[in-house]
Amino acid sequence: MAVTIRDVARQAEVSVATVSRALSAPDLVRPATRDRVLAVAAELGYQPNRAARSLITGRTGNIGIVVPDLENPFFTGVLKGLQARARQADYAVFVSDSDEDPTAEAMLVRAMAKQVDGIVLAAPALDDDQLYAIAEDTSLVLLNRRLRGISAALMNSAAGMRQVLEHLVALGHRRCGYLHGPRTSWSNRERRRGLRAAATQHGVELVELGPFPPRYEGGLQAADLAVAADVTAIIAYNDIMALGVLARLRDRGIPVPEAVSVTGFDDLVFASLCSPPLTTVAMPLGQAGRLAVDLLLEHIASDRTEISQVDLETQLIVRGTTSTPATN
Amino acid sequence: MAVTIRDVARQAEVSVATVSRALSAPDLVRPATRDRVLAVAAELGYQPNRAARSLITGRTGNIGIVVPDLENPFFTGVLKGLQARARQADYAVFVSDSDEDPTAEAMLVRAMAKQVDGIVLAAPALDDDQLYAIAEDTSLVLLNRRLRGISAALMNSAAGMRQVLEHLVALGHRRCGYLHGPRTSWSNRERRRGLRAAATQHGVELVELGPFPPRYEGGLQAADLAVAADVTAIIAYNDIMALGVLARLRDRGIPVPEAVSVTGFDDLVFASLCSPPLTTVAMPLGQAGRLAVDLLLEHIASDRTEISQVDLETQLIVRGTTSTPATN
DNA sequence: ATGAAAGCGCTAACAA
DNA sequence: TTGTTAGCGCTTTCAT
Repeated sequence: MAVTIRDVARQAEVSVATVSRALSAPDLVRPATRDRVLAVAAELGYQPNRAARSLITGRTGNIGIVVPDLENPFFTGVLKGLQARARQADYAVFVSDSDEDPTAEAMLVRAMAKQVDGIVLAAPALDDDQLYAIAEDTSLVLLNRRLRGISAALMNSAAGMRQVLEHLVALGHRRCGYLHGPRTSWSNRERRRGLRAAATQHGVELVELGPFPPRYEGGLQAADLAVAADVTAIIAYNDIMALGVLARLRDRGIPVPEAVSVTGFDDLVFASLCSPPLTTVAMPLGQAGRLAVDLLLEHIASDRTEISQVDLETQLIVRGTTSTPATN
Repeated sequence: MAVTIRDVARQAEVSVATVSRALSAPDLVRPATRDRVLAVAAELGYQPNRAARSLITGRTGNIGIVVPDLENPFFTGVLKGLQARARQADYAVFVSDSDEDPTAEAMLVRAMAKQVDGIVLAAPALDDDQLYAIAEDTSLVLLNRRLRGISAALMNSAAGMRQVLEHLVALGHRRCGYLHGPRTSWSNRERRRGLRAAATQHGVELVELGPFPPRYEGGLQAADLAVAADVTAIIAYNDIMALGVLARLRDRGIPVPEAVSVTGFDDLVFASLCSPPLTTVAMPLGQAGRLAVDLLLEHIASDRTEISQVDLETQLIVRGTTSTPATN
C-alpha cells in the first residue's frame, strides 16, 4: 500500500491533523513543526490520496473538456493550450469526444460532471435549453459560443471575416461567394454575420451558397456552384473546404488566384503548405484553451457566481490564393 | 447535496449494503428487491460517488494517456480511438501533453499514476530504465515501442517500409534515399530497420540522410541533400517531411514523380489532398488506441500479471508521387 | 499551536 | 438473501 498521512504523522511525531494542516494550510502550524512534517513527507514520498481528499472537500482537482471531434486540429489546438494551463493550476484534464453527436454531448457532460469541478464544452450544435440545463448543475465554460449567463471563451470570427472581406474589397472584388458550413453551427452564423455586415457596408454583392458539409468533399461540390454563380472570390467557411475548392478548381483548369480568389478560415498547418498557400484567418486556439481554464477556475473560485465572456481576436493571414479579380 | 446511497436505501426500504449490491453485483440480490432498488435509484437520479467508491476499492475507473504532442494528428488519431473504447468500458480518460520533453513525460506519468488504474504512454524518447521504473508501480501500455516485459500496442512500421521499398523496386528504382527522423526515436529505428532489410534483400542501394527534424522544414532541407545524393526515390520518415520535400522540389523545378519519386509515412489527411497526392503508409491509429485500452484493462484485470504486445498491420497507399525512375 | 474524533459515501467482511 | 458494521484516507470542527 502507498504511504498515508498516518505514516507521515507517526514518523514526524505529530497528529494526522497537523500533517494535514502542514500541507494544505501551512500558516496554521508552527514553522519548526511544519518543516519537520514537510521533510518527512518528502522523504517518504507522501502524496495525498485525491479520492479521500475529494470525498471530504467535495472538490476533485479535475476539469473536463468535451469536443465534437478530436481529430479536428481546431479542437486539439484548444485542447493543447487547455491542458497546459490546467496543469499549471494543478488540475488534471478529462477529455471526451462526442463524434459530432449532440445527444452524446449532453450525455458525456453529465457523465463527466460527477468527477470534475467544471467542464469546458465545445458544442456547436447542442440547443440552448440543454446547455442551460447543464449549466444548472455544473460549472461550465462554452467554447466559441455565446449564451447569456454562461461563461465563454470566444474567438471573434465575425471580425476575422470582416478582415477577409475588406482584404478582397481592397483588391477590387465586388461580387463574392460565401460557402456556408452547417446552418446550425454558431461559428457559421458568426462568420456569415461578420461577412454580411462588411459586405453591406462596402457595397459588395455577397452570394450565399450551401450549406455544405465542412469537409474536403463539401469544397469540391461547392466549387462548381461558386463558379456557376460567377463570383470573383470564394470565401469558404473553413480551410478544409477551401482545400476542396482549390483541388476542384485545379482539376477544372481554373487558375487561382488569377481567375478566382479563394479564402479559408482556421489557418490549419497545411494552409501554409498547400500550393498556392492559402489566404486564411488564424484562430488563437491555444490561447482560447488557456482562457477557458482561467474562466472556469474563476467561476469555481467565486462559488459559481462570476460569469465572463471574453473575445479573442482572430488574424487575417494573406498568402497566395487572393489577388485582384480577373478583368474579362 | 447530491443524492447518496442512504437516500436510495431509505426510499427503497432496504439497507445501504443491498443498494450497493444491487448496483455492483446484481446477482447477489433477489430480483424483486433489485428491481425496486434500481427503480428508486433511477427515480432519484442516484449516481454513486466515484471518490468514495475509489477510496475503498482502490480503483478509480480512470485511465490516462500521455503523448508528446496533442497537435500531432498521429496522436490524436490514437487518442480518438482510445477514448471511444475507454468509454465503452466505462472508463474516463485523462490526457496529458509532454511537449516532446522526456523529463516532463516521466513527471506527468507519475503525477497521473495516483488517479488512474493504468496509463497508455507514447514516449518515443524516454529511456528504457525510466520506463521500467514507471512500469514498476503503474499498469502501463506502451504505444509504438517494444520493451521486454511491458505491454505494447505496436504498429508494424518495419513492414510498412518493406512495402514501400518493394513498391519502388517494382517500379525499377535501384538507388533510394532514406530521410531519417530523430535518431533516438523507436519509430525511426523501426522504419529504418524494415527498409534496410528489404533493401539488402532486393539489392537496392540505400543512401541514409539526416537525421532531420520530423517537420516541414526538415523536408525542405533534406530535399536538397537527397537530390545531391543522386537517388531516384526519396523515402521520408513521415508525411510532414515528405510534404516539405515536395515543396522544395517544386520550387527547384524538379518534377515529381517524373524526375524523382517521393514517399511519406502516416497517411495524414492532407497526404491525399496535396498535389500530386502522396504515396504513403497508413497507420491504424484508431485501432491502436482501442487496442491499447484492451491491453491495459486486461493487464489490470489480471492483477498486472498478463503482458501482451500486439502488432497492427500498416498499409501502403500508392498515390501520385511514385512512378518509374527517370531514364537519363 | 496541536490533538482527538467525527464523518465524507461507499464497499466488503461477517452475521443473521 | 439481507443487514450490521468497520473502515478506506483525508479534512475539519471542537477541545485543549
